[in-house]
Amino acid sequence: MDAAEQLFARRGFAATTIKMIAAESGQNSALIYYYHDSKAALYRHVLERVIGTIADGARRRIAPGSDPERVVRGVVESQVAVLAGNPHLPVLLARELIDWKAAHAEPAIRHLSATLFQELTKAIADGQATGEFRPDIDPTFAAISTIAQVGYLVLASPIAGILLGRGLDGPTDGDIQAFGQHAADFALAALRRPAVPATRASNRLEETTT
Amino acid sequence: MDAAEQLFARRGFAATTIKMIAAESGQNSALIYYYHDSKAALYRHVLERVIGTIADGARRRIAPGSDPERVVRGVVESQVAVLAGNPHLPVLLARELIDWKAAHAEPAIRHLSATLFQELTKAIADGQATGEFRPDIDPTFAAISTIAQVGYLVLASPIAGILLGRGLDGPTDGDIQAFGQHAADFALAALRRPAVPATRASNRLEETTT
DNA sequence: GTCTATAGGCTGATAGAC
DNA sequence: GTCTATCAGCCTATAGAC
Repeated sequence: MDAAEQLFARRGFAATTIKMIAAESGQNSALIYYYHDSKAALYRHVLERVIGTIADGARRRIAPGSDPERVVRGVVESQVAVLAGNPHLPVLLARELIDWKAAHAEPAIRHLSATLFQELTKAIADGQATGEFRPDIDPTFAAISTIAQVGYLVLASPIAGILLGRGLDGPTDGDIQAFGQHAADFALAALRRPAVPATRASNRLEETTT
Repeated sequence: MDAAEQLFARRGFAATTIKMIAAESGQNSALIYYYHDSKAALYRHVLERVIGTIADGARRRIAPGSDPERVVRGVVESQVAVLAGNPHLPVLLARELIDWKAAHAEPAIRHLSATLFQELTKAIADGQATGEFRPDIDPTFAAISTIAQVGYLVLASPIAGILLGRGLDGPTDGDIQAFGQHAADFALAALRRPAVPATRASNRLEETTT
């Protein structure tokens, strides 16, 4: 499974052969068919295992019910932590997105969407309700913008690498950590209601929203 | 070439066969080898053609030297326009990123980085110099956050589709247009210096930066 | 459970007629 | 330029010895 995960991530499903996996793991290729029905089944097993670690990591890191700002930071930090802890997770997930339109990952994505993402969206809406965040932003779009930053950095890692002067190998771990910090700050700077000078118009708005 | 572009985008390099391309384009498979040296060469030609359209689209849309806010909007709008105009561009590019670490696209990416991206970064730095933008954000990171939003929406399109309630087929064209508008607003909201109430401290800061 | 051997099919690429 | 025919090699998957 480890060998398969590595190879599927590095070369993709179609370009990885059963014999490669056997060689990489020092086993016989026929043995793989003793444990898995087919190459496709092996791939499903690998993917399910990897997705399990995302779900675990995400679940453990979000303290629900805390204030909006902490939720935003928590989500971005959990992205960074999960991605940093599983080196070929982003590649494997990216391949799944593109090769199968995430068909195998759909249940997991829907679950993350229904929990983590909804919580982020709700935190943003809550922040708007209390007047902490500006009201003129769609909470769903804002949540996507928030997670998109770190997501793009790892999905488009060769591009990000060039933009950061690191070359095609992509950002370093340090870059990702630093960018994660920035991403949370950036999202919160966009969300926070600007401290407008006290005019009548803004006062009226303040009263209706608090 | 059109058939090859479509198939390479839909199924990937390894999973696309020369005979598939021949069948799709109503030609003989041997004829492909008359025009292209190998499958890999055909892929390179397809990719070069596609990348040309990105470069063209980007070049035509950015008015250099305009004010920082216009540059930010222009970059995001050009992303949306190029992606909307070329349906399988994001998929093909995503596959190139992941299958070859963008090795074939490197010159184009470096060029876009040296022109478009540097211009965006410079516009942000300029905005900071004039006091229009807050100074406590790294311009390079801010530029990545800006382009990451629409980039993520199309690269992780099945995820974005689920988050937006559209399913695995991803966001609609309308979604991408609307999100592009939001993305520019979101980035500018993050960048703009908050209009702090006039205290002595903020006045002092104002005087040193303008 | 682990191995060897191999079937059966598809692939990229070429030779050569027209 | 376009076609048919075909090769040599690699692939997934299985049969069967141990």
